[in-house]
Amino acid sequence: MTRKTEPPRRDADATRHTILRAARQRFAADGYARATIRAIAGDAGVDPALVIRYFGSKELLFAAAARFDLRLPDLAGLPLREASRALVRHFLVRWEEDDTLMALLRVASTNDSAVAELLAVFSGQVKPLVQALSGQEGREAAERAGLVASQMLGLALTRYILRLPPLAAMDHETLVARVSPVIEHYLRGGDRIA
Amino acid sequence: MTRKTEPPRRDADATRHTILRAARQRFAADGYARATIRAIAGDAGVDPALVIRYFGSKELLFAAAARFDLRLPDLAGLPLREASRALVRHFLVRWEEDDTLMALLRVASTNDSAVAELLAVFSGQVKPLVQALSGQEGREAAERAGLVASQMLGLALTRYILRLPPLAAMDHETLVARVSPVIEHYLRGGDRIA
DNA sequence: GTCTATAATTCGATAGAC
DNA sequence: GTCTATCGAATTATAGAC
Repeated sequence: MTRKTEPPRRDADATRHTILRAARQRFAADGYARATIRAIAGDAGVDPALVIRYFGSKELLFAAAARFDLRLPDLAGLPLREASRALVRHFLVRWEEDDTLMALLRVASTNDSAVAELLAVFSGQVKPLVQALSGQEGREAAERAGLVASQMLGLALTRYILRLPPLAAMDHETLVARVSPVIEHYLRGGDRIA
Repeated sequence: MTRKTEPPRRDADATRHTILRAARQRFAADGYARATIRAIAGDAGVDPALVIRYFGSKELLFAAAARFDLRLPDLAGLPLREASRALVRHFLVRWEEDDTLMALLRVASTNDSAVAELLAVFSGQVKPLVQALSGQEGREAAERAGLVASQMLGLALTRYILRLPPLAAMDHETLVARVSPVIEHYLRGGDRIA
């Protein structure tokens, strides 16, 4: 029935996904201001006006492109040492296979919606895992989760954005070996490293 | 002798410093793109054209405003535990008393000259201190210094830029107690925390 | 559903008067 | 040494044809 005369009917949903994909790449590579709608549309092979028509504004486009799921595995049963190693390794892999985290961290310096999404990932994904692993709740669990986030995001910042030479050159296993004891320390709590 | 007829002679050097001060604040608060020359000039109480005349371009203005000295104290003689505590405390104080680090970290996401300045601070100030404290040289010292930087910058990122609630709420002494064992761990090297 | 054309801002930078 | 006026470029966003 719904078959009137629709002239150039290409798949609208596929176009949306192509735009979102290009947007993530551009935001990740250039930050918010320098990632122009023109450039994003060019990468996606569509007209710039289409981008506005689909997403309303540049701000809304970013919000749509920067939704993120850490996809944390269930580590509830593991000893803290193994869980910490898995956590660092998972974070490195997840970062490198998906542009979204890079886009979020880059744009967070200038755009409040990126900050809000990062805070949501922290509260909804990182904090619950830390609660489960540490057996703590409330302020204590929140502080431990915050410290874990400070080290993981600091690692991403220095390795992938600043490209600090020694960190950019280290391989995954070396990083896991060096950093995971720190994560374990934060999960255990207290002031000493045991 | 040099006393021709100079009409509105206010102090040019003071004007330069006023502009630099306003620039640091704006870059720190808004990032590079949103910190417009017009806004900086407005804060400094001067004409926008003067800013260009004095510094040549926005890019050169940023370079001039974002020069940074960590002013690290000499910790060479201290035991690692005390040196680590002093390091974390000094970093927190230095961050909060000077807008320059905030400007550098914010702008680093989009501007290569900010990254270059941060890398220079790392190579010229952090790495030498880590060498002296750890007694290491070459790649080993560089990696340890890089890991120290990852935790310190991650702390700044999550506390001052993202304002992650638990981290933003913690006071200096609590942060020193929680984080300094990590710095000590990185300074000592190895994979375990002793 | 897609594209052309353009409106409406905003900003960096310049020229020149005072 | 400082300010007025403005240029030229780039951008987001809209209106409307096809």
